[in-house]
Amino acid sequence: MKIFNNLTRQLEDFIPIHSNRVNIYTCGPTVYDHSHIGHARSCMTWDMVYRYFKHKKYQVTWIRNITNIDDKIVKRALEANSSPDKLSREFTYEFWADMHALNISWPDLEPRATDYLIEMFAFIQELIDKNFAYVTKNGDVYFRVHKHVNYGQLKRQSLEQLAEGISRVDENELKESQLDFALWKAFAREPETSFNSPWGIGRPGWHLECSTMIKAILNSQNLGDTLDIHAGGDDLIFPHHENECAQSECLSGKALAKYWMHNGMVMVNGSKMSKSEGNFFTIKDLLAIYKPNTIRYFCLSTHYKKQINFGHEALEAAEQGFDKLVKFLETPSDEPLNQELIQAFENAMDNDFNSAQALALIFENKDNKNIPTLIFLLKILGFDLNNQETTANNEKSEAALAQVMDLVLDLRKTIRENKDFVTSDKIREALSKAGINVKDYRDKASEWELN
RNA sequence: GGUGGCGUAGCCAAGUGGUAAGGCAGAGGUCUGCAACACCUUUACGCGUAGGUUCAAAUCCUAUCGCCACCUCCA
Repeated sequence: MKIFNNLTRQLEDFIPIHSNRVNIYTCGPTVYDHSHIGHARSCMTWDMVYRYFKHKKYQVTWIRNITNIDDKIVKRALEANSSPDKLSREFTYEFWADMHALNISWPDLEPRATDYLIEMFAFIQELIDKNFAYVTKNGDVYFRVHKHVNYGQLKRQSLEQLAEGISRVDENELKESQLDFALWKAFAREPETSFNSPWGIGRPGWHLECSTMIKAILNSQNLGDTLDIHAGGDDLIFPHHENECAQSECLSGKALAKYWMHNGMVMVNGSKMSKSEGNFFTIKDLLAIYKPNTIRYFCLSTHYKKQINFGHEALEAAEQGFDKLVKFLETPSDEPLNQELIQAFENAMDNDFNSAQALALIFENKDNKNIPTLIFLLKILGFDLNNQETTANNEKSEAALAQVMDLVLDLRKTIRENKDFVTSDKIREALSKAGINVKDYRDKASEWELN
């Protein structure tokens, strides 16, 4: 297998650190709102990767964190007269529901930031002891970026170049360098929104949780300090992943991850969908209109690294195409699996998870009529062929039923007026068997209800 | 300003040196009382533009234009 490693910017042979084991950590959501289609794209990508590793018989552990403490969570919680813990749990459940609806696998581990505070304290203290971090007079703890020789390795920029970009940001006089980032932020506005630490009341810096949880999980299984794969959205490369690298590498002296993978951003009308722009759709919005398989097909028919433009025209086309394929696959067949096709599929997927090419192969091989093989391959990609429903389907079918019943009763009215009671009774009985009660009246139009 | 990415048919999208996959839409046909569905056939002398290297370039090099992202919370 070959993977494009964003650290080296090269396509590399994938060789796990521990024989057949693959440890992959992907950055999960900050849970303070409903998940959007950017999360869907990202989770869909790593689900596809996870499933493919499993198909290739690797012993894979997928870790995806939940960020459940953060300024935005605190802000929302206070607005909603809730608490950060309660609010973040509420949206964690929503996130899980969305993931489940999209048929995205459950990660093997799903650590939450606030469950690792003790480990974070130890992490920070060790960095302070090793002179990589310093405490300010107000109780912040910052990481000394200049002490890390490789800082900028992911972003591919020197400290000077990075400093140029940061010059627009508000000056923070507590920092030794404006590039330094917070490991711990003094914060005590509301007691329930902050935590006690050796450096006073506050909350952890965003980057710290990933580094800490990765260390804790790997160490607990005697897997050293280096992940096989660390992944996340393109927008996390800097500063998030860069800072994770810095913290972890300074602490352990080892690389944080062997391979770095990043998925492309979701665009809406040609510009990036983002919270600050407010131009985002939630997963629930999408599931009301499109089937889960449509969304999966849409996501996987573009290579994971590329930006993807969400638009109704494109999703419509995806739905048309995939529905047709699903219909074709309903034909019963007991042909043996076509190993040649499976090999071609694997060749595509082995090349940095080229799911677009893999899907094209499936369509192309409809001609071979080997339905079991096509279903086998679609399952590897995570399609659930038994679920072709949208969440709005119930409403749709209710509306359709109402219209059909209007029509039936109207036709039957004519039949009764013509005194063809044999036919009209036949209709009423058939409807009754279908669970629909028809009520005829002497003085008004017939009515119906479900029983 | 710095850094990275992208530009392939009406739309989406593979292809990274060997003569343009696939999907949607469109066109023609089979089927049908007529449709719809399904199925069959078909749709880029050209891969942003201009040069160059090569027997051979969408693929490599140079220049150029356009779009996007990151450097601020983000998947």
